[in-house]
Amino acid sequence: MRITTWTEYSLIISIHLAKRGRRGVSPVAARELAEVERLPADYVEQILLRLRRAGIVESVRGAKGGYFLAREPGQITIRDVMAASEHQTFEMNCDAHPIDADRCSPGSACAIRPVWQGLQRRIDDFLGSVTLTELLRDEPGPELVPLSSSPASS
Amino acid sequence: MRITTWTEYSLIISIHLAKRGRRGVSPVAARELAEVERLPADYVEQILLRLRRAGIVESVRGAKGGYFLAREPGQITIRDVMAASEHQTFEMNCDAHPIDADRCSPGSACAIRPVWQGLQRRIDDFLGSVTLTELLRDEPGPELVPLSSSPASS
DNA sequence: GAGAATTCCGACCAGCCTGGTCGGGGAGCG
DNA sequence: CGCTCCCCGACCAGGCTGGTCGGAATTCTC
Repeated sequence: MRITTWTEYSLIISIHLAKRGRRGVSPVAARELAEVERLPADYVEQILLRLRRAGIVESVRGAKGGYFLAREPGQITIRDVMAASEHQTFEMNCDAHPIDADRCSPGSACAIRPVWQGLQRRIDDFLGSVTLTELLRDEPGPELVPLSSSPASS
Repeated sequence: MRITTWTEYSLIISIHLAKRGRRGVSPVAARELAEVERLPADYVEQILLRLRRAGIVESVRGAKGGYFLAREPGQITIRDVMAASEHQTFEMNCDAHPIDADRCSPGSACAIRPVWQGLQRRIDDFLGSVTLTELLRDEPGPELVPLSSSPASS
């Protein structure tokens, strides 16, 4: 059981966007975001697409366009981000990959299903309890991640 | 994030073995187990191999050989079974699939890592709290799963 | 209006993992 | 000694992950 890069990158992108403000500020272009975070540009674009479709991010088209967070960081949970990038948080294989019709049908007495249901609840509860605001605290401030022009010794 | 058949089958197999006694009773052959549970025989054999190496199951070689549970059902948790069949319960991608050296190295300030660590703990705690005994309760009794000789109308 | 910047979106692709299968070796019972 | 059954590594097809590509649509700037 593991987390894919879809979710991992989605979080990085969301945090990045959260560090900029929202709405008022000029939106961030996908390419620029990818460059700063050192992630594959085309891939970032795909991910932003999913985030937008899930309503986590909003976009401005055309030149000078880009993306910004659709809601307050405190209103976006890890669960939201993960559900947007992957299709769900925890996939119940009873539904998605049933091994046997009469074993996995909702009516049959399967001793294992309650375990996965319980696990799913724990996972969703936990991921749903952490918002982007919490993550922002542990991030190095924006001054440590120079955008483009900094008086470095280059 | 999902559970693979390795774990799912491992659980089915473990429950099956738990329903028979241990030690005293004659061991169950892999082929027979597979037939009763309607699982691919060769695959079941592979899984039993992993379970044995993890010390969850013991084997008797030669004719009339087979497998039985190595410990009391109450001493075997879902976490044990899952760790045996997959290599772990929840794979921390910071370690297994780091996306970036200075982002994911244990020293660097990564805001995301604590989330995965927290998630891992929840998962392990929960899976470690459920034993085979709990699962046995919800199973149909052995009389509903005839072994080989039943007065059927065949 | 031309051109540039940028989002939108589906199609494509290589490599890895999952879910098995196969074939042959021992080991022990009868 | 022959049959049953565990042991074990190798193999393999299909699907998913992690990206890439190419082009259309939209908007800003000049």
